[in-house]
Amino acid sequence: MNTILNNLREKLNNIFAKFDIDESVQISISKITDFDIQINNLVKYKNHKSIEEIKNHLLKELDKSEYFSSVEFSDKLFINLKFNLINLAKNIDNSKKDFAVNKREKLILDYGGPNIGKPLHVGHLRSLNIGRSLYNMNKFIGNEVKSDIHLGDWGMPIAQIITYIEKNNLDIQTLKVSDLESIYPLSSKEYLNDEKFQEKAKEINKKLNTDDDETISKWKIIKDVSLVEIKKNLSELGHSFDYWFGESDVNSLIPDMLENLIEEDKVEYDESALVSKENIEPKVLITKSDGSYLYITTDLATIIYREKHIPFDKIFYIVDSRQSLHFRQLFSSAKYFEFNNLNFEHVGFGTLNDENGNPFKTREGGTKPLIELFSETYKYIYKINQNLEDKTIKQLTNTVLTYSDLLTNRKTNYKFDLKKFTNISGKTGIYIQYAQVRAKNLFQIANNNNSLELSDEIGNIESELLSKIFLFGYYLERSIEMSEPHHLADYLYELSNLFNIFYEDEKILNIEDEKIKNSKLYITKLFLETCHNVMFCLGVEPVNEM
RNA sequence: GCGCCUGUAGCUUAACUGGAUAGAGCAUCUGACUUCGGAUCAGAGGGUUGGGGGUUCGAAUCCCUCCAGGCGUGCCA
Repeated sequence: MNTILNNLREKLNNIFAKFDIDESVQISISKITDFDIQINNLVKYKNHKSIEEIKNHLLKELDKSEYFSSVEFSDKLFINLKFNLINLAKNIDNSKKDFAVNKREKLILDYGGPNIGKPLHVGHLRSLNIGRSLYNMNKFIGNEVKSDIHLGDWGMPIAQIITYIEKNNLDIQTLKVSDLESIYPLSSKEYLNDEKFQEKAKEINKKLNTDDDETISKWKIIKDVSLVEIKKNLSELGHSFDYWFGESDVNSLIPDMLENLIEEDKVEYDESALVSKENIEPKVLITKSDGSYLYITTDLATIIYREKHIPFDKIFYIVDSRQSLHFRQLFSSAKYFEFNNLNFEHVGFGTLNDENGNPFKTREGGTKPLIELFSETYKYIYKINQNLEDKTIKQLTNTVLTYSDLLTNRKTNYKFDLKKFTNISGKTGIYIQYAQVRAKNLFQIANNNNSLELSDEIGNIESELLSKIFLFGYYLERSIEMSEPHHLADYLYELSNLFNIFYEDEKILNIEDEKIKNSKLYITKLFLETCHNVMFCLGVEPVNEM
């Protein structure tokens, strides 16, 4: 489809250019029921002196295309196009080859970002889901993608934990994750309330930064213990990463980086903190007044690290929108400091709130661990169907946790709603799984995989379903271009819905006319393949039973 | 104070970035040969797109203003 859309755009753009119309063709979904796609550019050129000639050129070009069976110019000059489904079916099966990019790009996706010592909590869900989806979509079209989890494994929080352990004489050798998880909130609380504790923690933070052996070995134990748990949870949730780099990995680059910046006169001291000399408001603080590092210090070093070790064309940061100022400063500073590669995008998403729109907190005051949400959803599904394999229930659980999350535009504020995540009727992960299970079963029973062909006579619901199937590329393109998986998520519902209607319309296996039956099975097959590709792009695994 | 963002049906939301009659799901009500798997399908009601003004062929979308809310803002990440 992308090849088709791109082809169409290219040809029509040439015609536009011939008549000095300086804009590119915009293709969108048709709002007229009898048509599939529409082009709106011409509407504003109604009074163009050569409008008739432009129309003729366009019409001639569109008539030539084997992928459209009819073309219509409305009064207002909307151009409506109807698919030639037979010809499309001959050439398109919605597999990777139909969407492969001409030039592969090297992309880094920075998402997840768990902190050592803390369990994954519901606030990590969006970053993980969106990140994985962007990863898979780009993989699907052939880009070279690498994911980096970007661990929060350095700095003050870790120093606080070590301080707490030392102060209370805890045995670090026998430290368990559960201990760590209870220490974390206690230590940060003491840091805020106890001046002595604070001083000690700062001292330890300094020891970390100067590679003090004893402190480093403590840090290692904490990191190892915590990482085992994080990896276990992530794998349960169906996430994997190419790189597990953290803030600690870039720490050693910072002194040189700062030295260079000072030498190049890009930064200056202000109240003994390093501040960028870039002329923007607010000023960008690069280090604290005691010389220790900030969020942006490590993030800048991370860019340097990645340029060295993971060459990239672009980095995506999939992080909460509240941090947009940080990323604006980061990107702008990287440019001002003349780092080489300057292609960055902050893929932000709404703030995590509870059902009432207040900042999310559990009764105990913390955030809900992600794995708790997983097991609650698991139990809920198990109750409905106890005959399913454990593997299937887990797949369904992850489908629910992924699909309901991706369905909403990432920019809107994020209401964490348990009902929404466990809901199994309507536009949900359960619904889309059910549709493809039905299709799969149909095939098993039909037991006829060969010689399937689309018949010349296509009924209404069949052509509606086919049109939708051939629009996959359109939604894929949109989702990738805007880093917004919700277009594909919604498309998957529409696709599944049309399939269910098609399925209920007539019992396919009872059809006596082999030609028609095969044609319907052909459509089913096309649906199934498309559906699975969309699911891959969203990070959802199709189940085999329900 | 300054900056950024949001406001669409009772609820959750979509709208191809300025295009045709604002489209869905939930909830509510009504209905479907007891099935190639009913976790489905068909139908109904529900909208002054927060209010007001402007820009133009055309506005949920752009501009102004007011209202309501959220977030961020030099030593957390």
